[in-house]
Amino acid sequence: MAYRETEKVIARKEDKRVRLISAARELIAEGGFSSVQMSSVAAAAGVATGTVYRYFPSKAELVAEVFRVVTQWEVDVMGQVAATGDNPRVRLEGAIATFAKRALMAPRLAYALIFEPGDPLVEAERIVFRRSYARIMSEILKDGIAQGEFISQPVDIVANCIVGGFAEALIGPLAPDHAATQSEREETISTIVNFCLKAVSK
Amino acid sequence: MAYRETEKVIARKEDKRVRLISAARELIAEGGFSSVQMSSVAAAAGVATGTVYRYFPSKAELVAEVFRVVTQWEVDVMGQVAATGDNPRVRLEGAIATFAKRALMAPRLAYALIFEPGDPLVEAERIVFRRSYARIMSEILKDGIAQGEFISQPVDIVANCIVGGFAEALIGPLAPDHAATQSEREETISTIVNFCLKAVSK
DNA sequence: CCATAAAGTGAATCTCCATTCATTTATATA
DNA sequence: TATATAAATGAATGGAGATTCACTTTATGG
Repeated sequence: MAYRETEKVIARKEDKRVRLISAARELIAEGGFSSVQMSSVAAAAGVATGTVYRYFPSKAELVAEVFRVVTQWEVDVMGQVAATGDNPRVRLEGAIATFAKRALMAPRLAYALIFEPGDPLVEAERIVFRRSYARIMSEILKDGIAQGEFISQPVDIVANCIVGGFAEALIGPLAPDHAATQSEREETISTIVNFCLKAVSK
Repeated sequence: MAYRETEKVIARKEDKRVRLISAARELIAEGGFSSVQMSSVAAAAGVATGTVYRYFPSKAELVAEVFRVVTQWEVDVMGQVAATGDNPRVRLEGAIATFAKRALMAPRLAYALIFEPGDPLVEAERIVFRRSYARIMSEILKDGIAQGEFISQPVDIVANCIVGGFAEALIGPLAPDHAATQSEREETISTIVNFCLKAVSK
């Protein structure tokens, strides 16, 4: 036997895989899905174009994997925050504030994940992602209704209204440039929170 | 002089132009911007591919023109409804119901116009379109605040929340299939209306 | 019917990328 | 060091689709 995969090689491959995903994520964060070109991803990761295909069978799979990795992380973070504390109002506020803080770090990326159509593999992941967000919101709403804090409404529909509302107000085409001032950002976030709380409260 | 453009020719050209725009709109309504191919547009309009270029200098201009025509019409309709009546609650409800009725006729088209990224010409039109919607909402909100019906809030931000919320709930990726049942559709619309009214009311 | 000008045509061209693959380089064991 | 195997390379290939243009058809007025 003259060759076997060693730890070192496995680690280096894993590292390269991560680099490729990061490079692709960075490109999406700059210009959405259409900015992802296999040659650009390769260049950004410091490898040759062909190498990308040793890690991902196609561009569609690469983009879907980026989508999966990024959204799973976001859902985990949001889930943690939304499960913290007993008061559903506080939890709702926390969820929105968390989304805001994170989405505004990379608004174009957030927009792509939430709204930008992509190939079928991406669309399938999007459904998973969106359902996760909707689930988190619905849980808060259900608890709030059970505790008598929130008015009884169809939680699935209301969850969509809330997610759509804050996403639009934060990263939609008319959203103010949040790179600008801290105070403007805070006004936006608190207005959104108040809007949502008022809409669901008893 | 052996040739001059006659009424007949002008009319036929205008008709062809309209056909091309309709064909392109139809394609967007089926699969979004990426479904627009110059050869498909030509085929759908019953002309040769080259003919499209006698009416529009490029695909980008054609799509932008479709965007302009469709959204101007939608904004006009919405503006009419939103200006009808004195009671801001009724006007808000009317605006949302109108959007719902129209968007659900062609959900994929509505999604493209509102959310789907496109080339720079389209993005420029989108800003115009979205500002028009936001303006209509803001007017209702301002009147409501002035009349003491609505709570005082930053109307621009709230307008975005409302537009994002109802768009998401009606045509977002998790929106129920409204081709299904009339009653489900009505439940969705009334839930959204209640949500928005509650959020803005005093 | 003829001459002129525009409208219409669609195959050929051009561009952009995803994907492939013959070749080179690196790693592991004997 | 020599051999075996895998990883990496990047130029070449292939396909999709936007755009062009030499040619054909249609309309107009004399």
